[in-house]
Amino acid sequence: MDCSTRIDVRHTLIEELSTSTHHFCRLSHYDGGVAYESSLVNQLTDRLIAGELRPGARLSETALAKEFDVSRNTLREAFRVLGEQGLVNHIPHRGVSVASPSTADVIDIYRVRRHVECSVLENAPKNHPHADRMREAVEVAETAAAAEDWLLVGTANMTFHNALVSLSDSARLMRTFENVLAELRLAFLKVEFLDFLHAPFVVRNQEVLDAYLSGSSRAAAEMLGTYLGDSERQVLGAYARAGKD
Amino acid sequence: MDCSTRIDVRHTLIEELSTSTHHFCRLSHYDGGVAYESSLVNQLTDRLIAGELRPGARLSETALAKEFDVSRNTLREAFRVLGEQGLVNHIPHRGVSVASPSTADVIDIYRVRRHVECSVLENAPKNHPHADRMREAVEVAETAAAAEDWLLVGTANMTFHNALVSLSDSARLMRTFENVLAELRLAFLKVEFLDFLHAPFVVRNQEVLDAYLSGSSRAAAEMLGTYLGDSERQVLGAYARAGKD
DNA sequence: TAGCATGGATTGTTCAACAAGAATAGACGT
DNA sequence: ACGTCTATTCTTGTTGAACAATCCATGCTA
Repeated sequence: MDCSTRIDVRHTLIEELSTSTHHFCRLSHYDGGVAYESSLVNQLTDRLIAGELRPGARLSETALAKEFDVSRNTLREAFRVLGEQGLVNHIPHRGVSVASPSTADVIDIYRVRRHVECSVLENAPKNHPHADRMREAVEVAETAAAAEDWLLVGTANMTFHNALVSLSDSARLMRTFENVLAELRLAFLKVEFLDFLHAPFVVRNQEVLDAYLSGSSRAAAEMLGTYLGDSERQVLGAYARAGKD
Repeated sequence: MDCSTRIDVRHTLIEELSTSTHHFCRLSHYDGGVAYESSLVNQLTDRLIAGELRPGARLSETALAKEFDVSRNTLREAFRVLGEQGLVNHIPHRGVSVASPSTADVIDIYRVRRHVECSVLENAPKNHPHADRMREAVEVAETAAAAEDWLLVGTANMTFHNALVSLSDSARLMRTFENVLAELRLAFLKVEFLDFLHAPFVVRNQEVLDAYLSGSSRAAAEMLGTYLGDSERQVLGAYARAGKD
């Protein structure tokens, strides 16, 4: 998963939903191919999601500034953005560290997922254009699972759920959801979670999608609810086995 | 509505929900009575919500830095936080301006409100402790309406909906919702909205609460849904009358 | 009038410096 | 040995100045 791919997963859908210039900066704000401050945020996000900066790791301002070849002040601005997104934890006079979601955080994250995803799916219009993206994601996941490319399965799974939330046609809901999913990714990294654990859920994505497409949104939302409950249990189980909290 | 009151409305509930130290900085991060960087964010937020910095107004770095007696760099850090919260719009090389929600933004905000509030209410446990806060908010709103204190009615209304979302027991959902409500406040300010327009909704808050307390969460959620639809129409109508978009 | 150049203003970014709080190590006493 | 206190050291918080990059408005030219 190279950089551009990840950015695509995380930012493509929301761009299309954005009608006003409101969060223009946050989106792909390139000017003649040169990215501004958001470039630094994206670089940091990439490394966070890739697991190069492990959850809980302290991020030294001087060290990171040197590494990314920016000044401390510029880096601090990026830290504020990441802090607001929940990817890093900032404690005054103690610096920032990579967010290390606790058990309570995981539970909280899944609460958000249940409320947002289920509500969006239940109230989604009958033939939303983005349903195609969901189907595509399912297909990609299936072929990837057949080829045992678990990394691709994981990203396809993320794409599926992002596409699902995009059925709401709400840029803000998408943004919130993306931040939450990014946090969840850190939770995965924390317990050495491997992407192949996404595999059992490929078929359930399929089932949820079919239920929605057949017009029974309510049933689809309920299936998704139990789906998320199972997923949550799996993560919490991994936490317990790893002795994390 | 003085500063401490507003902070109370915006941050008290979420503090209680926050079990981990994750977003500790964002919360009331005081140390011996001295607030750090978040103090500046709070000051700016206060002035934004109070309407002293009108929606759409450009925020000059040098001018604001002098006004708040901080350096440009420190101010820029605060800008990044506010930008991520949606209160401020940042366009590279053109500076920051107070968010000025468009019609599309208002629609988007109400989409979030419907998904979040309705889902939370429908799935709220039967006797959630925070239901008391909802009742208190309703009572405050009623007495304030009788006294024709429309400002207080408006804040009580915000308190009601914040308390409602807190039924989810999710700190992240609360944070998102607070940001969205703050943005909606800017939309109100944009069209010279006066808080007395909240008044007709006092009784409907009461009805929604009663439905929930009587155990019919589904009915309560549906009432809330139509409630929000009416509220949205009201705001959009004001936008149309004011010729805004 | 349309297009273009120029100058002024603002933002983006860096650097060096110092203040302030936190963490570490060592001295001290029990 | 253990805990406590202090002093040193490190990191972060914040500032001011400086310069580059970009935008904007003005006026010029065709």
